[in-house]
Amino acid sequence: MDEKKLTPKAENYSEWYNQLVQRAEMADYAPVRGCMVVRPYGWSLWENIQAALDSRFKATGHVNAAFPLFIPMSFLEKEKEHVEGFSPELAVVTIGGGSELEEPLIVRPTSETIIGYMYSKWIQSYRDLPVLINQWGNVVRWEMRTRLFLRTLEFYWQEGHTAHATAEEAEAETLQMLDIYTDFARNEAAVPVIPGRKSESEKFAGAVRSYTIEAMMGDKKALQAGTSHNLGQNFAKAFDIQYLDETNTLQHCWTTSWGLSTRFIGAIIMTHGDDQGLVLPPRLAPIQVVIVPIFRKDEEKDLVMAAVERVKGELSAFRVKVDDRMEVTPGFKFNEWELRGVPLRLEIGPKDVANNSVALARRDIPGREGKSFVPQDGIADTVAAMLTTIQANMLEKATQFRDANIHEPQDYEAFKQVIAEDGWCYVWWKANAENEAQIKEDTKATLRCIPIDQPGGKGRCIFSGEETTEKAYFAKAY
RNA sequence: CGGGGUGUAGCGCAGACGGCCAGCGCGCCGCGUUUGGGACGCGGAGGUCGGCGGUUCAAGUCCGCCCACCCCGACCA
Repeated sequence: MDEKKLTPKAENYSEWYNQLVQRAEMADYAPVRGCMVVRPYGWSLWENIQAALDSRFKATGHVNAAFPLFIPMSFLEKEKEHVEGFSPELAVVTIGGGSELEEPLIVRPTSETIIGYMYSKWIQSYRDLPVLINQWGNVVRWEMRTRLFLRTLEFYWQEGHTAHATAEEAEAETLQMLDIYTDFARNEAAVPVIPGRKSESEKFAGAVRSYTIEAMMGDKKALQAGTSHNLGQNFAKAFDIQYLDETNTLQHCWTTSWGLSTRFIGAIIMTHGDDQGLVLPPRLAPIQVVIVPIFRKDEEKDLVMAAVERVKGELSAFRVKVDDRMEVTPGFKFNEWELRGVPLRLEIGPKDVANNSVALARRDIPGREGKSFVPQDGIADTVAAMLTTIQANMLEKATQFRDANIHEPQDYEAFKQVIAEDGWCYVWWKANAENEAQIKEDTKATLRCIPIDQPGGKGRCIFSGEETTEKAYFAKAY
């Protein structure tokens, strides 16, 4: 880690990722296998993600609450598919306060069960519906293989849990939340995700239907960046979540759940990062603008710092950091803030003081091309416009990269070739779990999603040749 | 859980056949000179060599067992 340069992406992508996460001080390995410490810089990014999502949740009528970390083992067992899906990865507490527990507690891997239990107590009438609750918290899943942010034993997320009177309402809620995730990913994180439906074999354990937003990382692997599930009446029946309708008939509720986790930080890193380091989207970046003062002598310092303070004052609408450390050179600071992905850097030196200018360097365009000199007058407007431009450019670049790597092979041989070269395949697909498994065995690619946006018309399934009306994306995934 | 790899200073590493005060680079601390793309000089601090046991006059070094972590596969947000 003492080498100045990161391992280039092209040389070893996962090495690049691991070094970057640690050197940018996003996260570090904890003393427990598979666990991470989210460092202040990484957590600050997460807080901005939280704020962007939370405001969208609130705007659509959701409220926050907190449910317990521990769940009675028996709760999980009430929903057959759910317990089968999660049993292998549970952390179980058998001793508390020094003595064996009568019933083991699991550390929540997700909270459908305990929230379902509570909903059955709270919901009695159609007048109580819908219930629209979200929780910000942490969960534990005992994974075999872990990566910082992408898959850790413990991770942070939000999980929304709603209960509705009708199937239609539940489906509408599920899709609404998928839309919110899609909007967040594109417009806040500049991550061009593809919203779609999961196949039967890829869906959440206990769901009727699962939806996902799929993103393409810099190595072209797919990442499930958020999910929204229509749980039908599965959990309502398992936990007796019932209400009396207008005609005094007892009905089971229809429930949903949806989540987005700190994995999304990994998505941001791997969507935008380059060989210099992180590239953070302006709307989420913990620091949007870093100001680096440059001077030699004391009299220069006074003049420069006065200009720096004045400019900083103008930029009060932004998240600004003045790097006034004396012990490192400006060149070192440039590299360091580029590693940390700050979208915009301002340099102010004696020449700028003389010219009433500042040097602007945008992170999304490395090197001299991304550098320009602008007047100090009107700097707030200049910065605002530049941040907007950077945000838009990042989405544009990521979208171009994604689209350039999505292919439409016409037969299975061509399909295999695309996957072998790590591309994504967008193909006609006739749902069939066995064929899907065969493709996975042949190519290691999985069905990422059946996109919401469908071209219409009919075609022949890439694998079976049967006529079908839907297209799907296949790719290797994280 | 299968395969591979690594544990020596905060980080990255070197330590042929066992041998005396365990080294190097980066980082860190002090002083001085520097500062528009990863500065330099001088002087410092910092080590149960992953753990336990064994062989030996003598063990980072040889042997055994254990532990941890990383990478690659099967499962997952």
